[in-house]
Amino acid sequence: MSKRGYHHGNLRQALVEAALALIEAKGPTGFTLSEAAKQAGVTPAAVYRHFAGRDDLIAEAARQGYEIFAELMQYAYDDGQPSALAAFEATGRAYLAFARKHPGHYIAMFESGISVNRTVDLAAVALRARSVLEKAALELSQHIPAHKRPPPAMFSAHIWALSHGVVELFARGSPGTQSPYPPEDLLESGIGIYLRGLGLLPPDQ
Amino acid sequence: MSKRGYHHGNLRQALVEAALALIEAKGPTGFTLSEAAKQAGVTPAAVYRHFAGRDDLIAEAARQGYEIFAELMQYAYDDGQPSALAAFEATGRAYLAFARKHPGHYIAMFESGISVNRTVDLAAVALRARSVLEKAALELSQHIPAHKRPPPAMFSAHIWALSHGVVELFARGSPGTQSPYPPEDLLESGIGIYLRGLGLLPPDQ
DNA sequence: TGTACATCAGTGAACGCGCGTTCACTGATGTAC
DNA sequence: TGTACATCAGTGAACGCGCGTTCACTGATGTAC
Repeated sequence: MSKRGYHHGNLRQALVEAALALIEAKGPTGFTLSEAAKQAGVTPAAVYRHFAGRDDLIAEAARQGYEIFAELMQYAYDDGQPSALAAFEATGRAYLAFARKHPGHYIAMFESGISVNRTVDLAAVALRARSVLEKAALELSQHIPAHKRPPPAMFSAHIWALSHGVVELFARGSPGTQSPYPPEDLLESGIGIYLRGLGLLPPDQ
Repeated sequence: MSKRGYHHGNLRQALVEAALALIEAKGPTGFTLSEAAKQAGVTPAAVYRHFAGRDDLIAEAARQGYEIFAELMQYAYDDGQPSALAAFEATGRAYLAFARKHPGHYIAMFESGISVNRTVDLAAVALRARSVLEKAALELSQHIPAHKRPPPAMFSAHIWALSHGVVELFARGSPGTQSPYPPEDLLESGIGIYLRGLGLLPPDQ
C-alpha cells in the first residue's frame, strides 16, 4: 500500500518477480536485466532507479528467497517441537518443499553465483536459515551418548548436503536424468537411514 | 600422433582443454567460444572446423569428463573388490576425488545445462559411470537381509546425492560458504553413518 | 479550491562491447605422376 | 627427385544481435501557499 500511486505502483517488486520467473524458466544464465524490465512493462533504464545493476537485482531475489526459506525452516522446526527428532525431520522436508515451491528463488540462491557475503543483509538472512537446521541438529545430538556423538555442525552439514544433492540431481527437470523415485521419498528414506545410523531410530522398521 | 603435422597439430583437443580451463576459472556462464579460440591461439572461425558450435564444444568437454569419471569409478570399484563394502566406499571417495581433480569437467558435466541425452555417445558414457555405482550398491545390498533391504537403485541415489551435495556446497570455493570440515571427511563420515543405518557397519566405532 | 513549483519514476535514444556465426579466401601439407 | 595439383585447416573481415549502462529529458504526482 505504502508505495502505491506513482507511475508504476511498485516497480521494484515487479522487477524482482519478473527476474524470478525468468531465472526459473531459463536458468541463471538466461536471465537478462533487459528482459526482466520488458516483462515488467518498463524500459531497461528504469531498472536503475531501483537497483545498482543486474547483479544487484539477482541478489535481491536471492535475499527474498533466504527470507522465505528461513521462515519455512523455522515454521517446520516449531511444528516438530517439542520432539527433537520430529523437528529435525521436518526441517529436512521443508528444505525440499522450499526448492519445489520456489525454484526461482532456489536457483538465485544456490546457482546464480551470487556470493552470500555480497551484502550484510544477505549474509544475515542466510545465516538465520542455516542456524535453524543447526539448532535442530544440536538438540537432536543431545539424545546421542556423548562419547559417540558427532559434532552437530557435522551432521547438519550431512543433511544439508543430502537435501541439496537430491534437489539438484532428482528434483529439477535436469533433462534426461530423471529420478527413479520421487525426490520426497528419496530424501525421507535417506534421512531415515542416516538417523538409524546415528542410533536415533530403531534399527529395523 | 596420428593427427599431427597440420597447421595447428591438434586444435580439436586444444580447444577442449582451453574450454575446460575457462569453465573452471569463470563458471559455465563465463565460458565463450571466442575466448577459447583465442586461448588456443586461433581465430574463432577456426573452431567451426571441429565443432558445430559453442554447445557442441561444451558437450565434448562433458563427454571426456564422463569418460574419465567412469574410468575412475571403475578403478575404485575394482580396487575395493572382492569386499562389497570396500568397493562401495571406494566409489564414494572416487566421486569426490574426481570433482576435486577435474573441476572443469565436473562443471561441464553437472552445471553447464548440457543434457546428458544430447548425443548417444554422451548418454552411453554417463550411463556407464552411473552403473558402476549401481553395481556396487547392488552387491552391497546382498549383505542385507532381504526383507529389510531397500532397492539398490535407491541407496545408490542416496550416495550420489550426498556426494554431489558435498561437492557443490563444501568442496568448491562457493565464496563465503566455506566448509566447517574438509569435504573428504564430511563425505566419509556421512557415508559411514549411512552404512551403519543400513546395518552394514557395526553400530558403534 | 486553485495555482505554482518541486520531486523523481520512467522514457527513449544512444553508446561501446563482445558474442556466435558466415563466407570467400589463402597457404601449408600431402599425393600423383 | 621434381613438378603440378588437390586437400582442407585456419584466416580475416563482416554481419546482426542483444546486452548492460549512461544521459538529458518529460510528465505525472505530491506539496506549499
